[in-house]
Amino acid sequence: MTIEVQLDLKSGVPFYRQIIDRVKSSIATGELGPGDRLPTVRQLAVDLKINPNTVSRAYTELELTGLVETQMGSGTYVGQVEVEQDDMERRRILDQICQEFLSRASSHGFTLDDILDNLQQRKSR
Amino acid sequence: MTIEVQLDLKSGVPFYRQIIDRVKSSIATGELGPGDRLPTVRQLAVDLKINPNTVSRAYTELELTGLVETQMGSGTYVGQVEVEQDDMERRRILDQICQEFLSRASSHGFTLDDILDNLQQRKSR
Amino acid sequence: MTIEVQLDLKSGVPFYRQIIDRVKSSIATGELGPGDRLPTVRQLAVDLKINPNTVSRAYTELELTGLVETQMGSGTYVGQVEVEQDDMERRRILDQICQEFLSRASSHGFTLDDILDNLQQRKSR
Amino acid sequence: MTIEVQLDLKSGVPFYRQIIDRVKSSIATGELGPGDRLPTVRQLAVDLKINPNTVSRAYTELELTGLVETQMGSGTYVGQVEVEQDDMERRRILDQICQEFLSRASSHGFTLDDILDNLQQRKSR
DNA sequence: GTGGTCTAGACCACA
DNA sequence: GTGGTCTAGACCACG
Repeated sequence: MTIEVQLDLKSGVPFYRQIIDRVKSSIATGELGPGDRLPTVRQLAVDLKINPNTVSRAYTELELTGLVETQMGSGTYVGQVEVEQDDMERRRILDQICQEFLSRASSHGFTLDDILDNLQQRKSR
Repeated sequence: MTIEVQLDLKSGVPFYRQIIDRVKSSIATGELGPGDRLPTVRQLAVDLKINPNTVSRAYTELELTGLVETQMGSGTYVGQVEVEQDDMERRRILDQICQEFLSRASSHGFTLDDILDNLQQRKSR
Repeated sequence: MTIEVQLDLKSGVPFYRQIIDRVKSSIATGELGPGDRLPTVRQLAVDLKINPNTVSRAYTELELTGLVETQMGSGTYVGQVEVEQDDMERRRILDQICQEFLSRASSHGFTLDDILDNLQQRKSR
Repeated sequence: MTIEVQLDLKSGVPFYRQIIDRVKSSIATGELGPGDRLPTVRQLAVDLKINPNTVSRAYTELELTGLVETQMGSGTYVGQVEVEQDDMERRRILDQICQEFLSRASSHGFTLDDILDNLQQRKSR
């Protein structure tokens, strides 16, 4: 299983950032799990029609944050997710980022239902 | 009636683009209508704690697309032309912010299910 | 106060890594403190006679790890150091990295005294 | 008599360079003398869990500098020429590993004083 | 084949 | 002026 990445050329979001976001959200949805291999740097560069360095930069940042692991000469793989912290703290953080997210979405005129629809679709992929 | 803009400092989306998106969305949802006045460049720059040039750039781009009109010495106003934000555009934006949201949540070890639970609870409140 | 960086061309250690190490160790010795400004990307590139991208890469990684903060259009600054964890855990970690360090040094024929001399010199700088 | 090589996976120093440095140091300190046999390429590769090509490369470079001699089908031996590792070279290596050590410690929030305390204690033991 | 490092140089965002 | 993004292309380390 691997992922398909699509760049939004009009969004103004840096390509490498879009790749990072795509990988991270794939991990969140379970689309990618520990041990899964990411597309090779060169292959993804070809697919997206961008420079390999840009893909490499995205992968490097993902590795620095511990989400993926790189094996030289072999490829890049999703790392073991280590989740810790006490439950209360986790709930608080989740509440906070959800709140900020809703705030941002509503400033664009989206409702909670719009959001739930969008997220649900990602689940069934 | 005027709008309140909030910048997401961490999203990686350029400030001027966030401002543009915010104004566009406001017009699309009717929050802003023809003739409504936008905040002055200076005022918005102060509020957002960013460089006036950045606001200016956003306004300039909005003017180029005909969405707003600047009257020298008076201010910037929403144009008379009713511009419907097409569905594709709205969907693109929703997709983008949902993806960035998932990405951020994933960095904290949350899954899509964690998020859906949290958001569902807000719905029933 | 700023720092002086010297590259070891023969070591085989990547330039960007050497810069990172230099900044980090400067923070450890107190040579650099919170709020201190790092050399600009371009200036350091000129000083070291390397490409600005290489310096930029080092600074980017330092920012990702939270050690420095970048203010667009202004420069790069040493961040606030946040140290937490309980004392026992910290002692354990320090012991471990000291042990590994001594092991590596001794494999090169260096004694504890050699090391202490070298480190003491850094203190008086 | 042969030597034991330990790789520092996180230092960023290329494996082949670490091997070279290790051998050089061993010769300089007398740990290895003229005629002593180095581990075979294959054996060392297995021990270090790295690619034989990497070991081979290190040995090749050592041979080019005349420090070791390879006898086809027999093995690799420390050369007859007594090569003193000059002081500058030793100092460079010590500086490098001390800097990397400080860098790593700094990432964990430790200061030079923390380290000196820890090392001093080991001295009095 | 894989990823990693570095360069030269362009253009953008921001102060 | 500052840093950020991207490209094109070279060369290295490793499997």
